[in-house]
Amino acid sequence: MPELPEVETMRRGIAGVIGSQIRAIVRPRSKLKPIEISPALPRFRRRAVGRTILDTGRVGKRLVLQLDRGDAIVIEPRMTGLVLVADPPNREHLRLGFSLAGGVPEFWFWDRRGLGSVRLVSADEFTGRYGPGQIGPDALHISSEELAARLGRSRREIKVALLDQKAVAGVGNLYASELLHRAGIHPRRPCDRLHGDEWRRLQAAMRQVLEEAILYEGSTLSDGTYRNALNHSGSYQHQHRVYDRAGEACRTCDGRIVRIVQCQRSSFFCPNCQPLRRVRQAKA
DNA sequence: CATATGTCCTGAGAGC
DNA sequence: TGCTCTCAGGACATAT
Repeated sequence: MPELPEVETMRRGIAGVIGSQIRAIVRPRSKLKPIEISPALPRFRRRAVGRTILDTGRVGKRLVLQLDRGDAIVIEPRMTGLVLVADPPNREHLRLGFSLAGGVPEFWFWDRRGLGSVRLVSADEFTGRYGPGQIGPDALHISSEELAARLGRSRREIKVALLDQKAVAGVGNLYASELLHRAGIHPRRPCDRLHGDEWRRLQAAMRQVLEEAILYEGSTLSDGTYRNALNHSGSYQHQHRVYDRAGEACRTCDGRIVRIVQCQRSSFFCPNCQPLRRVRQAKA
């Protein structure tokens, strides 16, 4: 489930490739269904080999390798994709290898479930697919005013709306629960019933939780899938307040964490820290 | 237009 | 032990 902190950790983990020229693109033979590579591999190779990686970036949950001449390679890990410079968890799920000139180690896209994708796009295609019209502002940098402007008239429940990448980019199922707990907001609160102080709390909690999770190099859940570029586990899972903790004690109060389902996805919250009705602060 | 639902994929774990 | 079933949740296509 790589979300913003995990993809940002991947990006930092492959910073060493900046300035290198791509020498070859390798797809290991496999009996698994191949991941989506676009354009198809022969054309992908012709356009990528010999090109220089000028920079790395991130658009929400996607990793970007900026090439010369305006092209970019966009890696979308989705559920179980990883970018690795070290030995992978196994070899069966290696999907695409990038070998580099100049003695720089190769790096790999590894994906157990194979829902991820790798695309090479022109500058125009990049804007069309990943520009402001398609993907909302980054969750780390959005202001509370913009967050409120983009979601405040929606009738959706706030937990569901936070997953909408057109509204705000980078928040996924895990961090949505965590940041709502930090903000003290119930996941079922309709967006259009949230008040100004709550949007401010939400934005602050979002930035704090995501920044902390980056410092801890993301969350590796019990299935162990997520690893950083060196194939090491993240450690933010030890800081989780609610995610995957149903029935356990809240670490902030005496309450018990509850699991509910919203849009076929699990949400976790503390009914005590996150009341369904807004609690008005008493005036001083 | 906004919102809701179904689909893709693999492997882990439960139940028998 | 080995089978079947359910579940996990990214983004997107399609339906309402």
